[in-house]
Amino acid sequence: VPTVSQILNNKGHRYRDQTCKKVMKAVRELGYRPNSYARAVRLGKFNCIALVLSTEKYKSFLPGELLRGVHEGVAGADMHLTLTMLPDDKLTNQGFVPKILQQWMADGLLINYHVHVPAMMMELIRKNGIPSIWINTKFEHDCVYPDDFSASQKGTEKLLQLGHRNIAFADFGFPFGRIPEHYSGVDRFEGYAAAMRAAGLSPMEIRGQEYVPLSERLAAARAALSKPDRPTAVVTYSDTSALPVLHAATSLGIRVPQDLSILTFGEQLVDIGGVGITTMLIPWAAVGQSGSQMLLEKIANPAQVLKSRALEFEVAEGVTCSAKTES
Amino acid sequence: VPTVSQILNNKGHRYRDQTCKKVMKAVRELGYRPNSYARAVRLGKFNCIALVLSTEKYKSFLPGELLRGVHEGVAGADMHLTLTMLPDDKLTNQGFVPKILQQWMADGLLINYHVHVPAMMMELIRKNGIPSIWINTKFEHDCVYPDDFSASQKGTEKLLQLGHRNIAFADFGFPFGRIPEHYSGVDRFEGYAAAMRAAGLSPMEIRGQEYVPLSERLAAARAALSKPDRPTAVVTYSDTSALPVLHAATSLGIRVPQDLSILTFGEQLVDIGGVGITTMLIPWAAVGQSGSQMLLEKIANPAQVLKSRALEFEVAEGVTCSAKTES
DNA sequence: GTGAAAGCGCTAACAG
DNA sequence: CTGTTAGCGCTTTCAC
Repeated sequence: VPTVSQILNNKGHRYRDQTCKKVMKAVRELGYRPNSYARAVRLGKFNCIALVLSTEKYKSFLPGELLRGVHEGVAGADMHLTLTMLPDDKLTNQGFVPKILQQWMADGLLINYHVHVPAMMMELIRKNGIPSIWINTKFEHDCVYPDDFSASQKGTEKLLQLGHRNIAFADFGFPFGRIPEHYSGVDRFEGYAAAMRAAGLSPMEIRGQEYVPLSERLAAARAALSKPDRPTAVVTYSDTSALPVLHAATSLGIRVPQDLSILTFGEQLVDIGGVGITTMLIPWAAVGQSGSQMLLEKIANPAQVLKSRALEFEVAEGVTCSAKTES
Repeated sequence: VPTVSQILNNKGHRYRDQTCKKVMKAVRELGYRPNSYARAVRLGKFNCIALVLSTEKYKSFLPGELLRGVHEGVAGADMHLTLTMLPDDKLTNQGFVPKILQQWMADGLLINYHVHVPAMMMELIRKNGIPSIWINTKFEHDCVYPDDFSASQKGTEKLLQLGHRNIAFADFGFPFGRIPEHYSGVDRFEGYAAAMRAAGLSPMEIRGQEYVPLSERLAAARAALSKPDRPTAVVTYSDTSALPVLHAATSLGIRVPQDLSILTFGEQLVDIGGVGITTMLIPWAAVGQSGSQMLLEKIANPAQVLKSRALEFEVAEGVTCSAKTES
């Protein structure tokens, strides 16, 4: 028995070639597969990291690229990935402890919550002591997230360099005066605002008084673009704000990009009707990889506190940004 | 030690209340957590099902709802979910066996491949003998998928009932004469075609001679709608075909839905610019739940072969379908 | 080079 | 009611 173990784990240098071959043949014929759980028990670690999400539809977000990045990092270290969804509502109940924390089944947690995490959950995890990294949230430590602030700032600077002065920020998803739950809602605006102020200009927001439903965004965008001092460029929070702006412009006879430049954020360049909107690409794959990498470091040395990482965006050049033309 | 085991597993009826409390207190104070892997080894099963995807971007598709459905089914049976992505390219190499099959670490496989699976993979899995269910592919047995044929047929019938006779099917993603890799490309057309033929009409396809890139679809749709015998209703393969049709109509002065009805397929109702497109909703959550349910049955009784299940779509009513108006 | 023996953390069976 | 004993499948150590 131990001979087989040694050989299958590539520590078979010490055995005769003949023995190795005999073992391999038997393995094939019997269809033998080592039980990885028994191995884990013996070795004292699971070789498993758990990706934690919320069951709530809009609280956790798992784009394909993020998953791919995570899996790459995890598989690269010869570990496997477990995926678990926690019911947020139950989490607030005193006394409720999710299975993943109540049992011992992973070496570390990769927590992907984009809106604010129940305080109790953070407390549970802290008390539990299991190595954890947060993804797509903004904390001081042990956290990876896309650098929305910097991306927005740089994007706005580019528009400024193209000669635009009258640049607006549009986000129909969050009304005036309410603080967005996800940090990106804050940072994409603040990055834009910082660039504007640095250029001696004041930020200008296109929002609703309340959340604007998708079906009313076209009208809202038309209203904003019908004003006499309409912007010559718009930075939008996402495609669900960018597309209404684009369609509003088209329907008002405002040409894109000649009369109006549009810049947005998203996972990929959105191209509907032949107009690809220039997009700051959220670096999901990098977040996934960095996250798992950090977690592995933390598992190797659980005591250390890791500095959070903010990851750069790349730009997908569409056809919606150009230099300001003289009016 | 065994006392603790019994009590924690709710078989503690046989113990004194006092003992139970003492155990619980100690558990809390010491932060004791049972090792689920050791338990699994002892019990001879992993209590784990593995969700298998491809690493290839366009070969596996994991919408949030599907994941949620799978997780629900799995967690409901008190099992956990492991997620693994296989590199298709390596899979064709003779001799390559992925970790998930080479090791023993899950009770069953839920395989989510939407384009055709490498033959070698099917062979490997069959030889391996691990209980498996296929998701989002169309096989005779051990398989769950959305019933695209029936959905398309019923949708087309509804348009016929609304008085439309000149109904086209649009799919810019697949050109004439090429067989779509995913069955839905075939079935959505064939369901439409069956309904048309049953009404004594002949199917009419809007496609390109080659794959039509997103940026050229608007032009292609305009061309199709500019013909004298243009359709009064269009069934489209997906939103990436529906939106160009919608925009083409708008730009040509064809009113939707008065002059043109549009029906499409997708995960959710797409609403851009205030026009929600009537959409046949792919039942992802149900596929996930059914899939895990079937897999659990199969794990309980590995010998049986399960009949495949095709799941019904629901309709999200938008504003793009209405009765044919007299011209 | 090889295989017997010990032990990872757990649960089931059984004796006290 | 409780605790001792055995054994799940594996790896490591250590005689032979």
